[in-house]
Formats: sequence, C-alpha cells, structure tokens
Amino acid sequence: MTEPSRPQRGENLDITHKRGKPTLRTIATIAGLAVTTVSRALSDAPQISLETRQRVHRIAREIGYLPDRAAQRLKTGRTNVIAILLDSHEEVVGFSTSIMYGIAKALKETSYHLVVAPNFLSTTDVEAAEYIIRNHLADGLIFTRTEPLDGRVRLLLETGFPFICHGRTEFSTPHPYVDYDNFTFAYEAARRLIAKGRKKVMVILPPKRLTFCQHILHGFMTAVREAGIAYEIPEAVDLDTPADVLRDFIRSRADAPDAPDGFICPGEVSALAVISGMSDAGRILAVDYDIVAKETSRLLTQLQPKVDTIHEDLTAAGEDLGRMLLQRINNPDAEELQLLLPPQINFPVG
Amino acid sequence: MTEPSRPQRGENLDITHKRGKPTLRTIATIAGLAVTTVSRALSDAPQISLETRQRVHRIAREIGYLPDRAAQRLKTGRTNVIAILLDSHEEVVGFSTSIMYGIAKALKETSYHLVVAPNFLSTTDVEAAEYIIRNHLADGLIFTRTEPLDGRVRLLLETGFPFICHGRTEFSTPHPYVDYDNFTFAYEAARRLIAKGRKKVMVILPPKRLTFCQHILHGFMTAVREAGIAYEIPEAVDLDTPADVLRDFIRSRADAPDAPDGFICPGEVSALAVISGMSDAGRILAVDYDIVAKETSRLLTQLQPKVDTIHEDLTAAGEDLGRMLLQRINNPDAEELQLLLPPQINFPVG
DNA sequence: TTGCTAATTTAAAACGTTATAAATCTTTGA
DNA sequence: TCAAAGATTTATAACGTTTTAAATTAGCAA
Repeated sequence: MTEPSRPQRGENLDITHKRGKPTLRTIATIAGLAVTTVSRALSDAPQISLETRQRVHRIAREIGYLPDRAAQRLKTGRTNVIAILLDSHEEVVGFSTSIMYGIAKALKETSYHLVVAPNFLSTTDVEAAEYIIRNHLADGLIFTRTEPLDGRVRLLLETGFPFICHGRTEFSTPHPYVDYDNFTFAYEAARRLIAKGRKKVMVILPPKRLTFCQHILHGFMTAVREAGIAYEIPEAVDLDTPADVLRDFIRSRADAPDAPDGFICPGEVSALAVISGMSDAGRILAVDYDIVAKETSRLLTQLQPKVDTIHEDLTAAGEDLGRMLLQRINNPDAEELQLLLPPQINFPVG
Repeated sequence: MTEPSRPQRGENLDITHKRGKPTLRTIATIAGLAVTTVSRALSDAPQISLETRQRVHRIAREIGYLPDRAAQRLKTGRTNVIAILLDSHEEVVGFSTSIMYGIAKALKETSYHLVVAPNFLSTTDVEAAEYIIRNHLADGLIFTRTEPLDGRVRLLLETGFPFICHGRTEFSTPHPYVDYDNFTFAYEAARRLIAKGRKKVMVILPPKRLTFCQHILHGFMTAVREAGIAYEIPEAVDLDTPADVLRDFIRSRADAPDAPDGFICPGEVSALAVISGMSDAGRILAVDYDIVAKETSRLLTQLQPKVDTIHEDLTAAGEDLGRMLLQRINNPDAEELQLLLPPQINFPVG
C-alpha cells in the first residue's frame, strides 16, 4: 500500500478551497493573514488596524463571502432565527401573511431568518413555544391573538426568552408588544355611526378570551354611554363565527322591531357577512343602516365604498414586531418596547 | 497569580454538561459509551449491537435529547431547511398562508424547518433563488405563480438545486411540480354555465405571463367551442386587477346589449367584484346571470350560496409540495414527482 | 492455548466560526 | 541603547456532530 498523501492542515493554499463556498480561510489565504485576524477584521474589532480591516472587507466583498450560518450558530449559540407561531385559526384573510411580510421587511438587512414554527409538533401553542425554547430553535418568538393571561407569555417571561406579541396582556410584568388601538377604533366607529343618526348600534366582538375583545368593548361602551344611545352585543356570534352563521344571525335580527341600524365590524369578513344578511332582509346599506368596519386589506373598501372603514396596517405592525424583537434580543434590558398603533380613519368628508 | 484550574477535556463527568441542553456527550456519559457510538446508535447503524442501540435510544428519549441543528448542518452540509419564496403580489386572500400551512404539515414529523425566504434581499425572485442556492440557505425551494419559461425554474434546473413549484412550465426537461387542473376547472365551469342556459360567457383570466392562464383559457375555449356559444375574454382586466377596477369594468359592460350573462372567476375576490359590479347595474345573481368561481377558502360559498364553486384545496397542495420536495431532496433521481390535483366540484344537485 | 476473522466500539479529525490568551512588532521614555 | 507599554496579529481550543480509520473484544477453528 502506498502511503496516502492526504494534505496536512494549512498545506492546501489554493483559493477556491475545495471548490466550495468561500470561507474565512479563503480570505485569510488571499490576504496573507490568519483566520482569526480576518474574523475580527470583518466584525470591525478596534484592535485590528483600519487598513487591514478595509482590505479584508474589500476582499470579502469581491469574492462574495458570506459567513456560514451553521458555524456561527454552533460557536456563538445564537441561531439568527426568529420564529413565528402560526395560529391555527384564521386561515382565511391573509392576516398572518401580512404580518409575516412586515417581519420579513424588518429582517431584510439583518442576518436573521424567519421560520414558521412547526406548531403542529405540539397540540397547544404553549407547547410549541416550550419546544422552541427548550431546543433553542430560535433567538426570539413572535405570536398573535394574545390573551389577558396568555400561557405563552407566562412561559416566556418565566424563562426570560425574548419574544414580542401582537396584542397586550394583563400581566403585571411589562413585556414587549405591538398592538393596535382597538379602543379608539371602536370608540370612533361608534361615534361615526351615532353622528350619522343611527339609533341602535351593534358590535361584533372577537372571541372573549382574546385581550382585544375587552378593548373594543371598552371603546364601544364609552361612546355608547357618552351618547346615551341604544346598543346590542350579540352573545351567539363573534368574529370567528363562520360567515354563513353570522349572516343568518344578522338576517334573523333584521326583522325584529328593535333591530340595530348601525354595525361595527372589526374584520372584513364579518362586514361582508353583515351586508349579506341585511341585504337578504331587504335592507339597503347607507340608507337603512350603516357599517363601520376594520379594514386590513383593500378588499372591502374596493367592493363597498359605502362602508366606512378604519384601517389597520398589519404589514406595518409586522415590521414593528420584527424591529422591536431584534432590539429585545440584542439588549435584554431595552425599555419602551411597547407600541400602540393608531387607527387610520378613512371616513369620507361630510 | 494562582494557576487557573480549568477542567481538562473529559474530566467533567456530570450529566447536565454545564447545565445546558443534553448533547451526545451527555448520553455517552450516562451510557458509559463513546460519543461516536452514541451517534451511530441513534442513527441505527447496523454495526452497533441491537442492545446498545435500544439502550441509547431509551436514554435519549428519557433526557429529551434533540440533535443540535447547527452542528449537524455544519458537519453534513445539509441545512434541514426548506425555503418558500413569498411572492410579493397577492397579499390579499391567504393564498400563501394556506400553502404554508400544508407545507408545515408535511414537515411535521421530519427534522425540516420552513423558512420564509427573504425575497427582499434581491429585487427579483430569480435573484432571491440565486442567493439561496449560492449560500446554501436551504436544501430545497418551493415557489408559486409559475411561468411557462420561469426564470427560477431555469436557474434551479441548471444548478441541480432541489425544488418544486406550484404550477407547470413548458420546459422540455421534466421537473417536480404540483398543479391544480385548471383546464378541467375552466371546462367544467363553462359547461355548468351553458347547462344553466347562459348565452354568453366571460372568463376573468390570470395575468398572461402565468402558466395557468393558458390552462384556463384552453379549458374555457374547449367548452365554448363544443357548445358553439358566444364568449368574451376581457383584455383590460385580470385576476390581479384591484377589486374596484374590476367591479367598475363589469358594471360598464353590464349595460351593453351584448353583455355576458355567465362568468367564470378563478378567484374569490374576482367573484365578489363581479357580483358587486352586476349588482350596481341592477342585475340579480342566479336570475339575470350566473357565476362559477374557484373557491379556496369557505368565504365565498358562505356569503353567496348562489355562486357555483369548484374548490381548490391549497393546504392539500402545500402538503403535497412539502412531501414531494422531501422526496426529491432525499432521492435526486426520484421519478413521478409531478402531481395534478383534480378540481372538487360543488355544484348543488339540480 | 494460538491465531484469525467478525463483531463491536472507539479515537481522532473535521465542518467554519469565535473567544481567550499568547506572541509578535512598534513606539516611546529614560 | 534598552525596557516598558502599546498596537497589532496569531495560535489554540472549543461549539456538537459525523466520518474515517483504528482499536478492542468476541467467537471459533486449529
């Protein structure tokens, strides 16, 4: 047997380095420096002379070097990943998609990737979060549909794992969140209906367990009480109710003598269902009744200009969620990571 | 200075291993085996005795061991990640969300994660794909809105990078895809309208550059010619047209003497826009005209039971996309990775 | 027993990066 | 001129895994 001539470490000086992607060693070889020096130069460590730093950066750019995520992750323990818990509920109108779009935007120039958390692995969202924490599958977590005493928030606070949620909680410990000002949404929506001369207003609430249900209720009740107007809050349906059930419910209420003539719909699907139900009962929008709806896509306004809308920009929310989570990850003591986004009111003049 | 008593390698025999996650070494220590043996036992290498394999598996399960993704990725070069290119267009109706949902389902029991590709990094989708390939950010790629001579497909075929797309191409080289049988959709939709006695049918086509535009056109024309019926194919609008523009277009056509009385809408938004436009013109659905629409959520049927629908199950498509891409990754020569999903026709009896 | 093969386990190296500590080289002050 | 201090670069080890090659043990025939 002839002795195998395996190259010793450092003996192989060719730049392509086994024809693969460029690594730090590739740059080191070209620049005639040690790998360590290159690493520090790229991270702009002050101990490395300015000239060397610039030269290394230039070479890196020229050969299209990109650090190996796996190696960085292994060495530093940081995944450079943030995970979003896809909620199993509202598949319907691109809620998650818009938010993810915004997050991706916030992550654009960073080294972070967005992974869709495999919430299937576990039955509940809390278990999914647990799994991610335990196995360090991400550096931070984003989720939606927050509850007042949200189990996910409790877990994440306990473990100190970076997260941010869309929506607020009622925990005494403050934590990062981005929320939409649903109080103002409901308040202004009700006032608009009242200003239009409506006599009895109804609001379709989100499921009770979600925090923003309380906010909408509060805003709604404040406006209603200020004006001393009649109101109705249906128990049988909510924003998650299938459109046909909601439509039939509205249809059945429309004929009652005390039927409402103003509707607040914090979702586009619910607005369409209300229009459909009222239409079945022969009522005409903007004549017999009015709707103020929350709009997250442009769909509703486009189809029904007669519906007054208050816009919620979910992509912007996603962008804030991403940006603020990164802040939280990089500085665990960061303050003021709480953001309440103002409603964008689109009522036509007059 | 007292000499620091840094523990030598292997001296630290405690199971918790620096209080962190369990690693192969944790198991090795417990089992009294070498790390190598544990590794092979867990991958069920036949050289390891059955008894050892079972024992190692048991311990791993008990202490909740999960392999470190970064280390595996670094060593093997496999990322255990599949990426989906989020298309910047249709944010509106949870198209991507449904597909992602299906993909996540397919990835459930595997070690794969789904990352949303940062298509922002580059201007075009082709550049985004290039970036992912070049930097090995994933083991496989999924994308939608496929074109006949799709630049992404060309690139991926050339480089041999595993991928699967939603939609077909016209390249002579076969490649994996999942598609919906849009020919049959359009054919059956047209036949339904004809069977209902409609005299002139219109189809809202997808943008011309997308492959499935041709399929729909073909199915439509086949049915139309078989029946010898009048038809109309608008040039000014397509499926990506904003709802209000489409609505106004339909409205303006409705009054013409040669206005169509049957519509094929390969999307729910377009169906709503058509209904809205016709309604503005005083036309009543199911009386003055009929619609057959493609339905991907339950929204449309719920709101408008009078619309005949043909269902496209995007979550199922996502599941197939994920499953087949994994096959492709694990077996580059896999055949038959092409799937045409049949339309699910929901026409009520009679 | 001895020697030989097969079965099973193991040590060492490597993936590409960063942190620590040590080694050079330069400058400065006496 | 020499030593000390400062500036800059470098060797080494480590993160947790898998691969390669080698070592150990067991089984068995002679």
